[in-house]
Order: sequence, then structure tokens, then C-alpha cells
Amino acid sequence: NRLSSVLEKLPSFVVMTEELKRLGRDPDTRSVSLLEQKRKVVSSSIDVPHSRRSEEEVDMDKVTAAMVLTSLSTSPLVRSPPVKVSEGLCGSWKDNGSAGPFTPSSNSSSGGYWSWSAPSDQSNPSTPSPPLSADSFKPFRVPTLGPGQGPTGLEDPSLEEQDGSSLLFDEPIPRKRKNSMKVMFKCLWKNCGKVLSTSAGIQRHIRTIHLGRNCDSDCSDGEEDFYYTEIKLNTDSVADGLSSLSPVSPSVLSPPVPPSAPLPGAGHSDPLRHHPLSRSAPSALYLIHADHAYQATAPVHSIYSKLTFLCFILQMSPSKSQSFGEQRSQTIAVLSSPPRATTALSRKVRGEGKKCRKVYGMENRDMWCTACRWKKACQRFTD
DNA sequence: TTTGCCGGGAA
DNA sequence: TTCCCGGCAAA
Repeated sequence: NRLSSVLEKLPSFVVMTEELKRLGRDPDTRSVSLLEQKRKVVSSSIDVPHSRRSEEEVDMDKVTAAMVLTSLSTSPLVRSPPVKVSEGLCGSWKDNGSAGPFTPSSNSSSGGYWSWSAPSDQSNPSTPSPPLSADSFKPFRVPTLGPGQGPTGLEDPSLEEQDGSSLLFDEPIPRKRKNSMKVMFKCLWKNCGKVLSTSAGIQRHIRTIHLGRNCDSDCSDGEEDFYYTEIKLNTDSVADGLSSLSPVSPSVLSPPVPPSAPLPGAGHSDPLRHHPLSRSAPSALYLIHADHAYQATAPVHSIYSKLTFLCFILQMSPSKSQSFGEQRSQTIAVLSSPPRATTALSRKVRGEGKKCRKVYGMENRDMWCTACRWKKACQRFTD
């Protein structure tokens, strides 16, 4: 029986647990249940099968044992019978194994980010710094954080599937996000600002210090939730990045402000009087730029796609017939002296507005006006 | 390098 | 007349 053979190997995991603790890779000495510690060890052993002598079969058995152990635990997310779960997971891990743990591009490297022996390893070039290993994702295990987050480790594929947001990204991004995100919890009580690394801790802090309750968390009515906030450091999430636009301080990040533009938030009386777009749009873009600069490790293509979309909205919404460039040029023409006909005798001055080619792109050439298709003066977007 | 489009030519 | 494109100039 496979299950029984797997269960026989469980003692070795306990030994590994102790070994791991001796190595001091997990500085967290809080009261973590033995079950959870086992899960950490499980994920660690999964992550670095290649760092040890690569006897694939033995590792597979370990992995299987790990999965069985996980599925036998009280995880509410696992609804299937344990044996079936172990088989399915084993299959996926076998696939990873056949792909070769030495291949850096292997999609099995998700575990590598939790590897406790990663720094001395020869392999993964994208392996993160070790201090984030076990402690960094601990807040995600706190049940109060989210309805879909169970106590099971993040490497559990069933959990990955429940996280709908992760499906929006390419495969490597969630891995990076898991690794590079550090979540802290800040007390919002007036004149407090205490920062703790766990939501339970901050809740206890609020409950005891500010709310004056001495009872345990089980008698809490959840009021503490209103008095603390989550602080994500070095997050990779695009949604987080966009949602955190407002807290970014432009003065701190010193965005590239053009000389004619007012400083964002400088309190100019009526900056939108003459040309709203030329004022409002850049300041919005500064925020985006600053935020992007702040998140130096963010998935650039994702942010840029959002940025592009945002820019498109900003430029197009006020006027369907005039582009931002046209409005700006007209404003400049009004405010400054009329241009002399220096180029009037030569070629017709090229219009600043976007034409069909620019608007629709080469791939949508059939949407161009006839003149543009014939490389003549555009008839749709006339200047 | 990209874009707008004039000038010219083919069908 | 319709359609296409070489090539120039501006951005």
C-alpha cells in the first residue's frame, strides 16, 4: 500500500524539522503548531530536491508523503479523499521531476523560492534573498486575512487555483510576488502607528492597548480590523500598485516635472482654467511614473499595459475629435505670438494631431480613411 | 526611427 | 478615377 509506505517515511520529516530548526533558518519562535512546522519542512524539501543527492524516487516518495501529510491534516481546502489528492499531486510533481530540477526555466521552481538552502545552492539564478523565506508569507496564513486563505501552504496547487487573481498573470509572476512581498500591519490608532508583522499581533495590540480588552481573540468582535492597515513592501501586484497610487508622495520621489507644469499638490488656485488636460493628465502620469519607479521589481509589462490604457483614457475622454496634442498646441498658439510663415512656402506644415495610421495602427489599416490608405492627406482627422 | 503626405505612376 | 508607393521632411 502506497499510503502506508508513505506514512513510514514520516519520521524522517520530523527529523528534518529539527534539523531545519537547528540550522536557524526559521527565526520565528512564536507558537506555531507542529503541523504547520511540518508543512514548512515539506515545502522546503520539495523546493530543493536537487540540492541534495538527487535520488528522484526517494524525493518523490518524500513529496508524496508530504502531500499525504498535508491532505491528512485539517486543511479545509482539501475536499477530495486524501489518497486521491496524493495521487494527483504526485503526478504533477513527477512532471516537474521529469522536467529536471536543474533547469532554471522549469516551471517547477515555484518551490525554490522557499528553499532554505538556496543561498548555497548552485542553481536557481532567480532565487531570492533568504530572509524572506518562511517569515514573509506568514501573514497569509492568518485566517482573518482572507476568506479563501486556508492554513495550507501557498505551494498547494489547489490553493493556487482558488486564488483567482493569480490566474491573471503569467506563471512566473505569482512566484515572484510570493517571494518579494513583505506584509506588515500598521496600527491606525491616532498617535500610535505601531507596526507589527502579523495581523494577529496587531489585532492583539489594538484589542489590548486601544480597546482595553484583555480577552483572547476568540471573544473579539472584529472591531480591531478597522484600526489597522496592511502595508505591503516591495509588492509585485499590479492591482496593488495601482491602488497604492494615492499614498505615493510626489515630493519624496521628485518626478520629472516640466518647468511649465505646476507641482502636484502644490495648491495652485485654478490650474485647470485654460486647458484641463495639459494640467491634469501630466500630474496623473507623474504619480504613475513615481509609483512605477518605486516598484522597481514590479512586472514591467503589466504596469506598462495598465499605464498605456490609463494614458489612452486620459487623452481621449474629454474630446472625441481632438487629441491631447492638438489641444496643447492650440493653447500654446493662443498664448504665444502667432507663428511666422517660415515654412509656409515649402511643404505643408505637418499636423500635430494623430492620423488614422497612428490612431488605428498598421494592423488596422482597413479602418483608415481612404486618403490615409493612399498615403494622402488624412481626411478623417483634419488639422 | 516613425509618421504624414506630396508627387508620380500603374491599372 | 482608383489605388499604390517612393521618397522627403518633420517630429
